[in-house]
This record gives sequence, C-alpha cells and structure tokens, in this order.
Amino acid sequence: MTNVELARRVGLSAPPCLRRVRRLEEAGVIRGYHAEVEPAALGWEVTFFALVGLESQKESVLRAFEAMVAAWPEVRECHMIRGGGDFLLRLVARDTAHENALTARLTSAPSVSRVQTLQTIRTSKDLAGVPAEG
Amino acid sequence: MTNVELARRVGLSAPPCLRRVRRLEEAGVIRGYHAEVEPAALGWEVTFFALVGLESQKESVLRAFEAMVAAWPEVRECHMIRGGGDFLLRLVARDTAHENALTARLTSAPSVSRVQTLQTIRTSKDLAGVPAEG
DNA sequence: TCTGAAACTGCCAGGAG
DNA sequence: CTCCTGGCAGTTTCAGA
Repeated sequence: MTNVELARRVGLSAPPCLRRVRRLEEAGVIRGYHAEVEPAALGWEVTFFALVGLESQKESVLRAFEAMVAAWPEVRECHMIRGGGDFLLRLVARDTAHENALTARLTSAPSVSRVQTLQTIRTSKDLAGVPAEG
Repeated sequence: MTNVELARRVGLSAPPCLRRVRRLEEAGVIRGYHAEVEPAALGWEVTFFALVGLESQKESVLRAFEAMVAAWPEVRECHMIRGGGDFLLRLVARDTAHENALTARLTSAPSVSRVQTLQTIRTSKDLAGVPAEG
C-alpha cells in the first residue's frame, strides 16, 4: 500500500501519516515488511510441527539445541515450552521423504529424548501477528 | 523496498524486475505484503499454543470447531493434525488471566474433549514463510 | 526514454499540557 | 509558553508505459 492510500484510509494527509509510520518503525512496533509467499509454489509441499523433549533442562543444553535448529533452514520457528525441556518447532519440507528425514535428524540429535510430529492435514486459519486493536 | 533497490540487488534493471514481480503476484506465488509488528508493543504479552482434541472425527464436528475458532480474534492459526480429531492452535492473549480465560473457553466448547496448552517461555527462532531457495 | 505520481523535506499553524 | 501534531508547498525519486 502506498503512503497516500494509507493516509486516505485513516483520514490524514500524507506527510504526518508517513511520520507516524517512521516513528512506529524506529520504536520497534513495526519490525519490518514481508512478502507473503505461497509455500507450495516454491516447492515446499509439507508443513508440520514437532514437539521435542530433551534429556536435560540445563540451560547449556537448551541453548545448544536452539543453536542447532537455528542452523536448519527447514526449521522456521522454535518455541521453548513451559513445563521443562520441551520445544515446539514449525518446519517445512519439500515432500514426505524430506519430512521423514528431518524427523530422523531431530530424533537422533544430541540430547533429544522424544520427538512427536504433528502433521498438518489442513489449515483453516493462518493469520500473522496479532488482532488489530481487539 | 523500492523496485529499483530490488533490481540492484538481483543485478537487473528496474523495468524487467518489476515485470517479474507482477508475474509472481498474478501467479499467486506472492500472496500479498504485510507489516510485521511487535505483539508486546500492542498489548499482546502472551503467545501460546493449544492442542485440542475433539470427541468426534465427523467432518461436521471438525468444521463446526473450525468455524468457532475462526470467529475468535485471539486464535491466529488453526491446523488440523493427522491422527484424528486433533487441532493445533496458535493464540495470543493480553495477559495470563486472558490466557486462562481463553483456555477455559476452549475446554468448555462443544465437542472439545481435551485441551493441552503449550505456553511459550521464549522464542529463539521465528521466521515467516519458507527458506529462500533451499 | 518519458510522464504522472508518490516519497520525502522544510516551514508554518493550531491546540494541549 | 513550549511541545506535539497536522497541513501545505517544493524537490527528488520511483512506478509504469
């Protein structure tokens, strides 16, 4: 969207509207801008999640796991879960074989004691970010 | 990013670069553009996931559940999970009390038999979309 | 290559603290 | 009185043909 279009929608002239956006960017409220792509069109047919349990809850072990998956491009998200030594990952794979390979790599990774894959059949809702002023 | 900046990065002049982008948009490879915002800055302090099990695997029940959470603004994602009658949700909440209320609403919703909340302690990786040509 | 439009920069005015 | 915020005008750059 152009700035003048945005200004028109919020009922403001263009320059102060642009200044507001700049302020939001510098304040970190707006972290950036992205193009939203179609995964299947780029050859990423499978999206799945993985619940990973580690053998230890030591901070060094947790950090090591996070560093490992940070280097895997197929891992898109890594969330530490309350309750001790568990992570929820979102991964993408080119096909089912690729997905199996990724799961195997996770299972055999250091300090990993348990891997539960959550394969998505269909996604009925997929919105980014948060509600617009709820 | 401006088109000329994009063209410079990919080593192309502006007009053909723009034509390529337009083709990707029309082909559906690029679904749209959006700003990435900081949830905490807008008052959404808590992000959590929920694994929801339903009492039935009947399609009508699944659709009814999807329709229900589609109307909840706090539910940002809803993925049906292979294995039968399970869903993985991503939710945001204003605070812990709000989170508890959302969990309670889920637990007491029609056809819901089980709710396991996955509260995120920290997120070490959070990338949108898919790898850029992996 | 060329034209219209949009992004951006000063400067000024008005209102709230 | 000062600061914040919005509007106006001019310049530069970009989008689109």
